[in-house]
Amino acid sequence: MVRRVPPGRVTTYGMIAAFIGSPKAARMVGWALNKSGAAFPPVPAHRVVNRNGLLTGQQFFDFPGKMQELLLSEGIETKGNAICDFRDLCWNPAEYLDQNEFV
DNA sequence: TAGCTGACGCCCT
DNA sequence: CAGGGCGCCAGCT
Repeated sequence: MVRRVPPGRVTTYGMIAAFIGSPKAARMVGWALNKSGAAFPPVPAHRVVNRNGLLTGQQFFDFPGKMQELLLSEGIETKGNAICDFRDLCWNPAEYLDQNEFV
């Protein structure tokens, strides 16, 4: 699912969990992303943030600042560990994806 | 087996 | 506006 997030947009752990059908299992999304480091095709984990637009997973990237770097390369600006225009950049899977693709 | 720990989120003090 | 409890559940002591 994370691979479907368009470049230049971001989504949240909670939205993914909700779309899957387990709104309260957002932690599992993070757990999965943690394991997705060496996955192929690559998973754009930098496009997933928490519900406040905070880059809570930045410590799990190669080096400090990598996540911001990846986001900036797609035109997404960050302030500290937060996404600047999170409200506008937030991409809700439920609006674009078909449930049936993920059963 | 029991307990702990998360890249979370919601609800209640 | 902080801080704490709880659900979630895979995987590791």
